[in-house]
Amino acid sequence: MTAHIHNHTALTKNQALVFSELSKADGPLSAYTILDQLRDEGFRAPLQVYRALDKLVEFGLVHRLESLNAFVACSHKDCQAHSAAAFAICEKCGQVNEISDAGLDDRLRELADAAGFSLTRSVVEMRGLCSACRAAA
Amino acid sequence: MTAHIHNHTALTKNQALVFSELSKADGPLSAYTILDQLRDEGFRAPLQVYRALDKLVEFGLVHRLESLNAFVACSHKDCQAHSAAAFAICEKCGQVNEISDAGLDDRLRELADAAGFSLTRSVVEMRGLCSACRAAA
DNA sequence: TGCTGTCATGTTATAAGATAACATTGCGTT
DNA sequence: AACGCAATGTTATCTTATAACATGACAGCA
Repeated sequence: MTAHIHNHTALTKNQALVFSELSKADGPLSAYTILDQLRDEGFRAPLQVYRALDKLVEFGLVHRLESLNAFVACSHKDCQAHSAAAFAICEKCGQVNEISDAGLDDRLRELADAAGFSLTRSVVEMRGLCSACRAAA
Repeated sequence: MTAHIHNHTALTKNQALVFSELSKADGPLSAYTILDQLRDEGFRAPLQVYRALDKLVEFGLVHRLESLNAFVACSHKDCQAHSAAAFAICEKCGQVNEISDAGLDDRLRELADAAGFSLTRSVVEMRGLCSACRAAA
């Protein structure tokens, strides 16, 4: 079995700092929130955050939530060639649940194929109420 | 059969102008692009565009593409309770293909149900190359 | 007629998100 | 030492979106 290597190279200082903030957070963070939280560590400008985020996303360690303009740490503990992720975003508490589903991936690929579309990346974000907030309502 | 009414009330002047621009365009437009195109019609500020867009999206006449921060006219000609739309966005030519698929909707709803998530809206955007651009490559 | 509520509109300013352009530093290789 | 390269730092600017407040248009009604 072919290993899927995330940590091909170790993270740089800035990448590690940004990833650490995202890992600690219990929900998505905007680039500017991360920047503010890393002022003490010497961060001064947005680019320091965006550059780290670009790499982390490229490595698959972080996901960008397009409908929130925010970022979350990937919830997969270990290295794995996980399928394109879908996200359930609670509009009440902000919690995000990362979901991997082969059936969904298959359907998206079928739709793409049917349209002659060469699919490279899918954005799937569900909005609504998580089970906890729904129960509280 | 219950009628699904889009034009419950006619569009206001600004809404009609914004919708007209989006309908004429052959791809998604940003709010600021629309603003520039409507300067001649008297538009001066972003809010005039955003307010119109909010309503048009609410009416279902326009879709917002989250991964592009842009807007497209709904491709459905007539009134219909179309399912949540998915979009195939070509990264080469910028063309957007709106897709409605019950199978996809079902799968998303199943995933939501399985997680106890109360789904109100789905964002599905596929990125890649359209058939034309793929052929040209 | 004049009052009142409501919705659309107009205007200025500012917040929030993202990138361009360029300088500098650190480090391994030759 | 000299070079190349990737990461980092810094300033300025661009794009996207909204807050706050003022005005206008019009319908319903006393």
